[in-house]
Amino acid sequence: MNRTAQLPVPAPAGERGVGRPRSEATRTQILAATVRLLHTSTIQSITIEAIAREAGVGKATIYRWWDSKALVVIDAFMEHHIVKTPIPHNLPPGEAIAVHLMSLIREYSGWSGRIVAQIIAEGQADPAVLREFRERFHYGRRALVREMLEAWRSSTRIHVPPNIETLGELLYAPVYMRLLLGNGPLDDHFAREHISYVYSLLGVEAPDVLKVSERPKKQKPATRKTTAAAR
Amino acid sequence: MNRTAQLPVPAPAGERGVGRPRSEATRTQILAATVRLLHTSTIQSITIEAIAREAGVGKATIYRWWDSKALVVIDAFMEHHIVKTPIPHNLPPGEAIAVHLMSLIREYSGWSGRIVAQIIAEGQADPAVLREFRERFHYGRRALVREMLEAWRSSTRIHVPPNIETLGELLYAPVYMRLLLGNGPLDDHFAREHISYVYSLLGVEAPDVLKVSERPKKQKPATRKTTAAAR
Amino acid sequence: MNRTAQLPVPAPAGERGVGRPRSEATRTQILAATVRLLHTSTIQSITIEAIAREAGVGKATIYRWWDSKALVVIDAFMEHHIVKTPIPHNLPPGEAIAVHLMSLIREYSGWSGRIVAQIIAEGQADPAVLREFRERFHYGRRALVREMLEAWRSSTRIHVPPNIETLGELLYAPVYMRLLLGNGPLDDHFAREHISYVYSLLGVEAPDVLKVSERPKKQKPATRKTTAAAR
Amino acid sequence: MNRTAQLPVPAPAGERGVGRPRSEATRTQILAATVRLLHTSTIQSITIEAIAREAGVGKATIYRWWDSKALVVIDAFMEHHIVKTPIPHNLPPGEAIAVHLMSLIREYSGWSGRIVAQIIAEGQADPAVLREFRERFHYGRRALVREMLEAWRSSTRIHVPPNIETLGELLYAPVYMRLLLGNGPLDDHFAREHISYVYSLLGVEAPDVLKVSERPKKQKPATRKTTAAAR
DNA sequence: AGTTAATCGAGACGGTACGTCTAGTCTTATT
DNA sequence: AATAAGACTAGACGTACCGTCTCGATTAACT
Repeated sequence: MNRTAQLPVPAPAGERGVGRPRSEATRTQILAATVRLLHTSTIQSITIEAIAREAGVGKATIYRWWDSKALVVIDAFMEHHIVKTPIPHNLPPGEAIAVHLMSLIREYSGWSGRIVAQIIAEGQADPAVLREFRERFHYGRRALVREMLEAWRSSTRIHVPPNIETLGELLYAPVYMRLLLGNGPLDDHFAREHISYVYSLLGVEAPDVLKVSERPKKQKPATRKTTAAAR
Repeated sequence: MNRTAQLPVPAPAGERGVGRPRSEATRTQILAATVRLLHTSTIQSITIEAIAREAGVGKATIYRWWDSKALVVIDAFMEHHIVKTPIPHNLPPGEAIAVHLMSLIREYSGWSGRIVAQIIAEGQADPAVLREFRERFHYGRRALVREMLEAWRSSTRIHVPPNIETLGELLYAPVYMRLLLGNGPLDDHFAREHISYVYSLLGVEAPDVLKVSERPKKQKPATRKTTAAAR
Repeated sequence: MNRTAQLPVPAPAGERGVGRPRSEATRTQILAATVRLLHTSTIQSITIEAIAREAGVGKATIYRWWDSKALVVIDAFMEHHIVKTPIPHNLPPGEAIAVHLMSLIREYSGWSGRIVAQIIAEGQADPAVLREFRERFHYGRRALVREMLEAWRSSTRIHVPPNIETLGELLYAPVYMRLLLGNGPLDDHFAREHISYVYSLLGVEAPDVLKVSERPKKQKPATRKTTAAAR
Repeated sequence: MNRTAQLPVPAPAGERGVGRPRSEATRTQILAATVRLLHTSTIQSITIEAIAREAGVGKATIYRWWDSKALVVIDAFMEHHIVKTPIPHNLPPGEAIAVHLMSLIREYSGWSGRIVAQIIAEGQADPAVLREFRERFHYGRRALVREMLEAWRSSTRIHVPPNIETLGELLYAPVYMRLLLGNGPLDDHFAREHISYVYSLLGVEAPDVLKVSERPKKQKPATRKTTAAAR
């Protein structure tokens, strides 16, 4: 039943090449329409009908290729979203992780964050969605982070748990908590405070990223701590 | 417009005693029916109609007193849910926090966890819900935890961040991450590994809770001298 | 059960004078509000709620005194409607009847006609309403017309049916038909044509009313015959 | 907007053959269900929901094809009602008209009369309904009657008005008046009295229909050589 | 070139729930 | 007792989507 056709190849491994092949154009239109709708609506309020209408496509065509609205959204989001949270390879591990965390927080503070949060939300009522999200968004990143952490352990004298994942969660969980619970803003100030605290607990120097230009952007970081709320 | 009437008193809301007063019985029936439905359905799949049907109540009565399904659920959940995550007051702060964390994790690993997760999910598309959730579930607990952390700082030599909340997030965020992302189980093993790692980073001994019987399962509530915490 | 309180006397013949007497002011407000609403809505689209709201009165008060919306309307219409279709007594019977018919047609061509038509419409689903309508609107008029017809028969040589009512129907039915079916307009042209034809069949001269100033009003009577439709 | 699809052909309405064609079965079920309900309820008390339920059909399907409940009823009534008021063609005009009037009165004295009256009632608040009624029920009949009257004028020495419609109204209006106002029964006695009076006014002999067996009750259709008239 | 088989758009269809509205009834305090 | 205010159950309103189902028209690959 699971047929989340994310592959860019039009008609991938259909039983045989019999019959009219799947239309790549149609697939693209659907995903593009979805992304367009995501800019003005929540996933919850988007409907398959609306996507079909916006894409100029029959409803059945969507139902044929995706099991649920959320899975369409995942595909659409992945396809049209250039990943802006790379893990730099030319930096020492401690620096690289800090850079990644910073960019992730910046990413999640905007539109992408809202989408990710809503995908996770949809996942609470549909295990398939949550699984898909983990496989497409999370596990790759997690594996890379794990690698970096291992490298860090080897290169530096840091206090590491028996299961290195535990440290990974310590670094990333607060970000997801703010993303989903809205307890506090996902801003630069949070990023610096969080990262520098964990690094100091680990007994290492604060990474360079935290030292560069203290960007005040549009906010006075001193008083801005508890804006959380509204969203 | 926000009129999530959770008050135990029947009807003080009305300006004066004009007109027929709100029926307390009806309110109770609605919340009870909601809890009943929550045992077999997700919040998303529950409908206002179903609640009204189950409660033997007119739909309009629900719409009159609550702004959304999720707010009914919050009320219902709070009312019919004996809080099982107390923060013990007769223990040293470090121990008390660990006990609380353990019981929270155990709590969230079951039915209550599913409900909380779904409430947060509903909140992703409705700021009012998320706000209500924070105010009713979270802030009380957070304040208590903050107090305990302050007490801990005073009594023990631990490495504490400038903003003590940062430490709070470090302790609690991984729990919410597993609750919502499903990256790993919310079990005893996780609880021990997470807590003992953070405590070791802080430079304090592992708390006693982690040392007791490795397989309590049914959990003997050994530390009973507590006060109802949250809410 | 029938308690269509149309009497102008405040507290009519209540069993005894026990308790608070019926409020005449309230009764008046209700009827006034109803008439006001009748100017912008059909009876069907008016609701008891709307009347209560408009009158600043409790719904129950209306239900206490009237059995149905239509009966309120009948009361309201009778009360606020000065009858403009008198049967002149100083004319010979043939003239008097013609005058009455003319004024009735003119009356029914406007707002009053719409109300009467709608009351009859309500009566199709509620015999009580139709009965009330006949008793309050119709029978009085019919009796008078009968008298006039009898007088006419005595004074003039006209061909009269065994049951004089049969002639009455012949004179009045086409008016009600146009009122209710909308087959043709209820205008002066119709009035003249209809009356003069029946009078000629009866073998009497056309009445004087038909001879006075041929008022063209705003219409060319020659081509206007079949405008009926729209309403 | 007017799309009272009464056509026996399933779906010519659609611009072209795009999309799934309209289901004739569904249309039939809806009309049949409506007729069934009409036997136990007034049009006013019937709801679209009830029709949908009775027909085993989605509400939207009804809304898609009809603009109002009354229009469904008109379609249903026309479709399931074999017209029993033919205008015989093998009789002299005066006789034919009398026969038609008699059968119309008999028809209107029962169930069909109640339905027609209620349709007209619905029409008082909705011009579209009244228009539809006239077009589907009335105009066809009226045209035939007009023809008969013209034929009558040519063949016999009767006193006819300048506009022959005026005579038509004289003959038919009393029937509709009794149907709608309930001033007197719609029975054989009325029929005879009314018709014979008008005929005598016209200076012609009473038609044969009035002379036959005074108590037929079940009515032997002696004059069968007819053609389906109305509609 | 014709056949075959799946895809596509359009949109009808039976359902279900939405959030609103009104019907009548009832409860309270006030007159 | 009658009133206004307004809560209450019940259920219809007309709309929107759901997911499924015909249709006729495409579109390749396989005869």
